[in-house]
Amino acid sequence: MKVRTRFAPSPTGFMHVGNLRTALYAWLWAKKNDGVFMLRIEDTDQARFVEGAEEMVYKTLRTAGLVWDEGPDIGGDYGPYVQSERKDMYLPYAKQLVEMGKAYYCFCTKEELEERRAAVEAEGGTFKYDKHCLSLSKEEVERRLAAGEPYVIRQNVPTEGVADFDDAIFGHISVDCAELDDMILIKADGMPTYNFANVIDDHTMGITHVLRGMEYLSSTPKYNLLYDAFGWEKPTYVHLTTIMRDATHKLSKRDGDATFEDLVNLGYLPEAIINYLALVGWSPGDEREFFTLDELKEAFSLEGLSKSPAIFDHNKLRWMNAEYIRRMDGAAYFEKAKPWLIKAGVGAMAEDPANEDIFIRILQPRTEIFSDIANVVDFLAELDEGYDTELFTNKKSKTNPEVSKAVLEAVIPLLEALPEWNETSLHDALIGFAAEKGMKNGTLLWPVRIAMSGRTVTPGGAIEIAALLGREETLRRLRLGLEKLNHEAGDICVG
RNA sequence: GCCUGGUUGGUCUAGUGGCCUAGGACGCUGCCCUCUCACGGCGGUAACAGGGGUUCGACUCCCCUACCAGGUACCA
Repeated sequence: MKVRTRFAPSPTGFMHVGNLRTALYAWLWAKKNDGVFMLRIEDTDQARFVEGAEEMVYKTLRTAGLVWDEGPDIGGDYGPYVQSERKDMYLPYAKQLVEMGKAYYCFCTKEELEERRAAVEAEGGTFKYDKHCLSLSKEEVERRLAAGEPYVIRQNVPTEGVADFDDAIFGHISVDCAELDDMILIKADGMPTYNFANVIDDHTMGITHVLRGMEYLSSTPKYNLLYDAFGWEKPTYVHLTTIMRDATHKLSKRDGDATFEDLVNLGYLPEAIINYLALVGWSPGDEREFFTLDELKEAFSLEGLSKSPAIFDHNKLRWMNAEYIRRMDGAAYFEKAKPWLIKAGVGAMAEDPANEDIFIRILQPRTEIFSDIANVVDFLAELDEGYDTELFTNKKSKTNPEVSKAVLEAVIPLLEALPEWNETSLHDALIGFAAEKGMKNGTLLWPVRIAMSGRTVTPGGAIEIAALLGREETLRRLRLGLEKLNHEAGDICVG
């Protein structure tokens, strides 16, 4: 039988990474088996409908590369793919269950139930619907229905015996029917509950493997009572563990955890996010860690899925993203980096073709996520002239304000006289000068770099920075540095 | 509370009774490279939740305890 999986989000907000991972695994399993990956929107709770949420699902799945074969936007043989549009399909099935005695009409109001629930819980008990309406006579039910009284349809769970099923990850799960509540199948507004719609949809849409969150594990035995009642074949269940923020809280948008979109906006590469996510709760069984979607498709297996929840490690994601960036082709990296360079105020510099190679060399190994770029190159756009001359002192380079002053005094005319301004000429002049004077390269280059950047840590060295800044700006900054040093020396004399 | 699961270093994990004096990766860290910071190279650090069994032998099987999560909605 052809494998068919589905991703069935409810359009209630953003796509957090846990959801995305569920979609990824469902996609992988379908694709690995040359099957069909289907998208279904579960909007049975109209009170929670969020405008635009459906679009967000599409957008996320697309940028993640998880293309669906059937869905609301593209259709398919099992449509419609939006639950609210399938509304009329559910009631007949529910009625069928009523006829079989596996379900019944219930006229208890929400308010009544809440009252009873509160009363039981106040005494420390667990409320369970008492099958009150199950004892209603057929005639009374007919009469109240005819009178237009609001009703729900509840599942009639046996009071004895066990309900069970086999999960691909957790094995055999069984629970006493006595523990189970008569869940509502059809709500008073005529919509099915998630529980019921799922059973009907998964069956009528030919789903063979249900991959979904752990939160459904303990209620799945109850669903299977329904499958049994209809005589339907059950799908293979694969309950996925939750992705946690820390040991006790799961990842959630509400608590400020990053969504997929947030991560992309921060400069994470979708491929890196997907790669990382695949490894949160799944292991290929060997020691590989880098996978393209195609490679994941090959390697994916249900056996590699973990039984315990996993904490989302931003650190490792960051590392993996950096690793992806370093492996990029230089030109591709530059294309990606450009918008961030423009944002950082060095757009003009980045436009100069002569600078592309320099930017790639100094930035690519230093970029972990693209949003890092701004803070790394901002000094190129504008020098913070108030920097402390203490920066000129560096023990390892054997520099201090005095040495630096001498260096700048010598370097300024040297560079003024340079016939050409590029990395090669700068390198030859500067390194040549140091060699000629018998100085350590560091002793010469340290003060130059400090004067050009006003900071001790910079991407690249003095030569690359000078090349980027250009002759005029480089000399302006060097003169300013010298001035600061002179000023300080003066102060010391006077004082 | 009750029910259902889970528990290998700080984190993600490998491990399905002897291959484990527990492997890999992130992190942290030492050294090297070096005009700074990165990158890169070579090292280091750190774990089987606790207690009982079963067995010649338990990380692996069983039981109990602890802790964590999920469920216990006319939410999904």
